[in-house]
Amino acid sequence: MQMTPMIESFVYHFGEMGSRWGFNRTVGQIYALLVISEQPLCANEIGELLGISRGNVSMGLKELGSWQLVQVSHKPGERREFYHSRGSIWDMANRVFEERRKREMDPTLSLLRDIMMDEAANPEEAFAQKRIAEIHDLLENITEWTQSLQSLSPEKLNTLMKLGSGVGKVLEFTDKFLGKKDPAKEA
Amino acid sequence: MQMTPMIESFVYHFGEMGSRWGFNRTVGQIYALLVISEQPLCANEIGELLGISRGNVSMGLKELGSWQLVQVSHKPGERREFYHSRGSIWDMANRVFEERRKREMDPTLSLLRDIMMDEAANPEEAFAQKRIAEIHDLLENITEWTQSLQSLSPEKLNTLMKLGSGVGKVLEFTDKFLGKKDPAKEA
DNA sequence: TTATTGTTTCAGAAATTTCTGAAAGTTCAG
DNA sequence: CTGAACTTTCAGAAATTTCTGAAACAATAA
Repeated sequence: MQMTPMIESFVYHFGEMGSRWGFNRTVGQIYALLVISEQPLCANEIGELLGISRGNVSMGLKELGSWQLVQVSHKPGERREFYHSRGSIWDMANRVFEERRKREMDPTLSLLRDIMMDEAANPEEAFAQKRIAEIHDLLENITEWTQSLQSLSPEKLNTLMKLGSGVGKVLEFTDKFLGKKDPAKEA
Repeated sequence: MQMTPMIESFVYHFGEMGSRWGFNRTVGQIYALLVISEQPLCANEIGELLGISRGNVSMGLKELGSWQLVQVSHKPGERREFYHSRGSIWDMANRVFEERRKREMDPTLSLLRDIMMDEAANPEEAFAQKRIAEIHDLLENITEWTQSLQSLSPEKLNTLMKLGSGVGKVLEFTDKFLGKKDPAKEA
């Protein structure tokens, strides 16, 4: 593996975006490298290519491991470990969504639920609770929905995405055929 | 407005989640406060309730303004400005999605497009370009799709969300009736 | 105009996050 | 067991982000 200007710009960009995607610069760079490298890379090589310390590489790989985004492999007769990005592009996207849901939604949902259980001590709290319940319901809907989308096959998801806002048409169409089983009025 | 334990826990939680949602602690706290307060609050009151400096409040409100998440109002005969969260829960969610798309997706899409235009200088770059093209296409699909979802009415979106993975059934169903007009093959 | 009441800006302080590198840990061949 | 090759950990250093508070700015009333 060699750092060419093209590869550098990709890797560094992922480093910079990293923080927006929920991991730090190094983690982003390491991942970018593993994704575009045809061959698996060893920790040492990663450190050299990126100009970062060995310890930092180790921590970055650990983090990527917790996201289940890397695969470790071995070459026959070699002791060191080689790392590679794991799964298809769809798998990656799924992992990232899932991980972010865990970090960004779940803790909030759980807190909001707790607050909803409390008794409101005064009118201000009562108002707050109403707002909190609205937020909770919305987040819960989004969470459940994205989860169920993730269980669809990539092909179905693709169909759905290609529909775009045309999905509105499909819904009307569905409503007509299902008649009283209007899904919007259930739940 | 008074800080009760319930309100505190909500506000502080939003502060902590802030960084995961793309803004800093103070911004998260301020927003939480504005959302659950029935009355609009002035900058001073916000600072006092949260125990943060006046300057910090001003910067936080500016940031929220750039996200179009606050509304400024005035009381008759008062010179100072009162702030309030803006729009419905759906509007908020939309704003947050949109803002994040701008920050997290658009710059990456643009970089990937540029790289795809370049000539690959060697087989390594050729492989990298293939991966980059895959990523680009996926991100572009997701971006376009979420954009088109945002243009649906809250009611339609709700219907869609309630369908959950049942959307798979609807797609099959649609395919059958539309026959050759397979939506997956259009676009 | 000046005084008053408010908001914004921004340099430096404080807090937080990330990174380094040396030491400790692990694994395995001999 | 010992030593070589590799990985992980973690205390403190470096970099980055956030926050403060004083000064500058704005709007209005008198």
